[in-house]
Amino acid sequence: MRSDEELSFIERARRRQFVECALDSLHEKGFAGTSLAAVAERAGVAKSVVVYHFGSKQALLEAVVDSVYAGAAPAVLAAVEGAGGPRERLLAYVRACVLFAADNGRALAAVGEVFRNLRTADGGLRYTAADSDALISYVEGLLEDGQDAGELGDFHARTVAVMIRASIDALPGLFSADPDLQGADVADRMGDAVARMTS
Amino acid sequence: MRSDEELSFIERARRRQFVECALDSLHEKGFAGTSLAAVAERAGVAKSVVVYHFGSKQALLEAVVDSVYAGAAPAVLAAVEGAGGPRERLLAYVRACVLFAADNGRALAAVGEVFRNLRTADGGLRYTAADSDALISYVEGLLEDGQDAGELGDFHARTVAVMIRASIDALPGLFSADPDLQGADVADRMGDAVARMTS
Amino acid sequence: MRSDEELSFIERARRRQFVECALDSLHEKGFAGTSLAAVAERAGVAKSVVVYHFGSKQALLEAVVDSVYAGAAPAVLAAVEGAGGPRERLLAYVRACVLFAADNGRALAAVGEVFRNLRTADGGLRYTAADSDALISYVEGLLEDGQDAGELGDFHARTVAVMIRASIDALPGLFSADPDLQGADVADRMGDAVARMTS
Amino acid sequence: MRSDEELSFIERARRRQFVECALDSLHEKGFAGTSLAAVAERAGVAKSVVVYHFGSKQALLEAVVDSVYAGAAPAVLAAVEGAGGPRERLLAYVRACVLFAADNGRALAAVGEVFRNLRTADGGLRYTAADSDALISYVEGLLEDGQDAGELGDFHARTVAVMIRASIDALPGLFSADPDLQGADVADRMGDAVARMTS
DNA sequence: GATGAATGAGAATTCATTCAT
DNA sequence: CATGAATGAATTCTCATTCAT
Repeated sequence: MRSDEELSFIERARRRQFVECALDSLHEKGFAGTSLAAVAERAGVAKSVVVYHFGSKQALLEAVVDSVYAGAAPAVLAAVEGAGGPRERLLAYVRACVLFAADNGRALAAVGEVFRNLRTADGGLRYTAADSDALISYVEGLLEDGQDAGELGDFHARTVAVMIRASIDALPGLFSADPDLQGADVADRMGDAVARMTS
Repeated sequence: MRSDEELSFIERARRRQFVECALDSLHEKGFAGTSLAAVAERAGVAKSVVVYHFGSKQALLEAVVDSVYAGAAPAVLAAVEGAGGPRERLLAYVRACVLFAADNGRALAAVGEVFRNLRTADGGLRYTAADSDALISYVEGLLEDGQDAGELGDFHARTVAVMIRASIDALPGLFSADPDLQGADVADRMGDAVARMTS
Repeated sequence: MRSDEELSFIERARRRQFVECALDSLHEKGFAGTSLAAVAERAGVAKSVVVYHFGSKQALLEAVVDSVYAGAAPAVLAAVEGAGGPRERLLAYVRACVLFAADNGRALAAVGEVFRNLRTADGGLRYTAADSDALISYVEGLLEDGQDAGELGDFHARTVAVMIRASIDALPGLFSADPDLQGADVADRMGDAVARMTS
Repeated sequence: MRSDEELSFIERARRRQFVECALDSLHEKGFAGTSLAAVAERAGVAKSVVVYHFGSKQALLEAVVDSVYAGAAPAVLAAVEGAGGPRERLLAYVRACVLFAADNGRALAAVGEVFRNLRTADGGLRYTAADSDALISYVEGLLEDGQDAGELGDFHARTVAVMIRASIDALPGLFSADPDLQGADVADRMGDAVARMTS
């Protein structure tokens, strides 16, 4: 519907509230359990209010995805930018992803639900392989930079990129399975594993 | 409903047919697109026939999971058993998983849909963290065996096990994204990466 | 959905019943007042039963149109075929239409509602100008035959055809406004008017 | 709400604007497609503004009907008044109606939508047979005047009046089906047909 | 074994209307 | 005057399940 800048402060707050409720529902009840009625109930409003603010369920779920990515991307990119050489940039990327996942497991799990299940009216997936491909390719780029610079070993960059992204995507499950797990510890261990794999 | 041994030959064939149809539908239309009506249509029978044979939709989907695992487990276990030392066993495991995924991407994708989406009547996931935990722990065991035997390096076994399993679970998407990909090539590359990571 | 011949006797009877209920509702409550719920209530069944038998509301309403036309067309065409020359055929057509309308005002009114209001998913009218054009053109053909044969005067055939069809379409309103009106009388009077107009 | 005289100039202009938008929507999207939201969007205001000015959707649609009739009636009546004898008055009426329809097809189509579909809260039609009866009776009066004066033939006046009104009501469809059609030509042809029918 | 029929709960969405500001 | 927000009823449609035959 309307672009973000046109929205009033109040409107933005309301949307944020519903996005939050949708996020909770996605996390607890999964994609199928996240009906407009479920979201509305969490927010304590009528179903039609949610539709009023987003226009459709699809738009609400896309807003969920956008809101999480809007939070994740800057943190991760900042960490990468701040790192020294290619090798350090790769490890900074992994570390930043792990730390973000440690603090935002709920949000990432919710986004995963939407990614895997949201379909457009024509029956196709809303978020396709191309979307996750972009993430893989970014990592692949980091790896190739390191290889070109001679800092990383001779491995198949795309395969390793796939493995790294798969590992990152598995983090929400890891953290939710063991709530005592410390993000910093996991970051150390996963960083170590990535370092070994790419040396 | 009835346990497997009580079923007649015809009955088993009928169930296999419906499981196959459900599998196709899960792969093509996803979890939400796989209604009993959709499965029945693929099989050319009435919805009620499917219910008759499985008792419920949930039972049908559990049968899908079971049937795929019944095919995968022996192949993988046989490969592991046939390998020499701990390190070889680990690599044989990875290799067998990759080769199985190369040939059974459709089935694994279907099982993934069920795993991530099937929920019991109370709203909880039918397949919980405990289920995937078993797979992780198996890999963790292989890793620890290798470390105990001095064949593998000093890394955090559970973390690496999680990464290996996550990489394996990502294989269906990898193969479906690029149909030209050769299983043996991927097995080599991923085996190489695992070898590096665990040395 | 399925073509007419594949339907069982029972199924056809059920469909006829729902078509009849829809027809009543269209007549009494108009197009907007004819929801699936309204039709189902008249039939004493759940809404979903109606959907079960027709697949969609659109299909139900198309069945209403078809059923009325299936009744009207043979009667009218038979009358036309049975008449002598072109002039007699035209008058037989008008007469047959009036008599049919006298007995089937309710049905024709219902069809009119559907014709004017039913829209397809894309927002366009389901029954377009082309559909009523066919009826007009048929009358135009009768008129031209008469003119070619020298039995009818020199008038603008299409304009007169439009007027005749418009007059016929107005019949349901005429009969429902005055229930004492006799079909035969109206047929005589309208036949007389058409005869004058075309001499 | 308030009667027409109490309205300020600005208020009347606002109402005219919304009536115009409703008219466009009725013409393009039909009765069902003409929601308050649709009208408001065309006017570039919020739904509630429309309600504010008319009090209800029903009042808006009645205003549409009134506005069109306010434009049509004077033109037609003036033409009739200006004609010589009864026969000329009848033909002047037909001619004026055709010419008005040629220039105002959109408006007449819109009014037709409202006439046929607008229903009061109790489910009954807002505009009943009585409303169209008035129009028919007016024509019937013209015909009877002509018969009494010996200028017109011996036909059933009411029946012919119904046919003439039906023909006039069909004009919007005629003109919209063929945009090249000239009002004057149609007026000639329909006038000719009416003359024949009433001689 | 198999099936057509029926059901009721629940899905997303639309809409006229109300109201506080 | 104008409006954004909210509401609840109603809409079509989907679906897993039950049941009599």
